[in-house]
Amino acid sequence: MKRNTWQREAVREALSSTEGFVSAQGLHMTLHGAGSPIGLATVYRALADLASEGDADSLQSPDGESLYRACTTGHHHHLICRNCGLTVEIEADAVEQWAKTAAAAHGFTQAQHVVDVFGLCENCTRAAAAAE
Amino acid sequence: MKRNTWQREAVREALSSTEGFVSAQGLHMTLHGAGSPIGLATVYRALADLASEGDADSLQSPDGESLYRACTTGHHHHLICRNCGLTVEIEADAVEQWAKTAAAAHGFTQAQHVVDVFGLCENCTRAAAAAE
DNA sequence: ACCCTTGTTGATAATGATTGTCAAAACCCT
DNA sequence: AGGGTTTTGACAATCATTATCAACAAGGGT
Ligand SMILES: [Zn+2]
Ligand SMILES: [Zn+2]
Ligand SMILES: [Zn+2]
Ligand SMILES: [Zn+2]
Repeated sequence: MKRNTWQREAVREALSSTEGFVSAQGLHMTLHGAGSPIGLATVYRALADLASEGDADSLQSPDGESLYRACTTGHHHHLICRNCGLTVEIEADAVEQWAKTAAAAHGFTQAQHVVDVFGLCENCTRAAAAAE
Repeated sequence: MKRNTWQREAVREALSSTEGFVSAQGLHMTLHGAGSPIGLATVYRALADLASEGDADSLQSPDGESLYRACTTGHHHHLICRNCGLTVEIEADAVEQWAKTAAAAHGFTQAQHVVDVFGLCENCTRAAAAAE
């Protein structure tokens, strides 16, 4: 049976009140900064649980860290600013269908997909142009 | 100036003669098995170079390892068996268009995308079912 | 062919994220 | 409240990757 602890709630709330993706380490630091004595291993476990229950979205940063984000609802993908971390959720029914059929067409089962777009958001694009 | 060493060639060839994606560690083991005394750090460096020169394709496995593959030509995506590493290249014009328009619609520039499908290939699916 | 400058190698240590351990603490049902 | 069971958290262990740095070798000039 799955029990309710203040730790899990703390992680869930810290995650929801975070804009964009965070690493487990990052969330742990945030929580500590707010005075919580929660342990690092617990943050890892809570995030893994949230992700496997579909309450959190996870992806791997380009340098191999696992990043998490509170999942609003349903399955979706992300448009991420590689400079400031701003994240926009994007729907992609077409992509879902494509992934499913592409996997099936080659006999693959238990298909999961990684679909994310990285770029520079409007602000960062302007900033980059100005710094030119 | 960039020099030519047998090590770099060895990595390039080992990579080309590999079906699917390999990790640096995996390639190093392969080379050792073939009698090469090449060092692990060198394999990492060579793969990173190949990737940055566009001669190799790199992606991150779901558990955070960096995987490499000899890059054939052109832009494409992959259907990867998470058990045996078998890789199938898949084209996806629809996805390319979607990625482009989704980024533009939110003011993002310099968009790149990560689109990969992981699953169990036909053989591994059968094997998994048999082991049940 | 020889030398010299400089990029490259590789054994090993260091890093850093993530996971395993396990006794103590917390939960929850009765 | 009591007790079986789950969860926690400090700490050790793992594991991929990167940094070190002295020894080495490629290749341009002589
Ligand atoms: Zn931005
Ligand atoms: Zn999807
Ligand atoms: Zn397979
Ligand atoms: Zn593409």
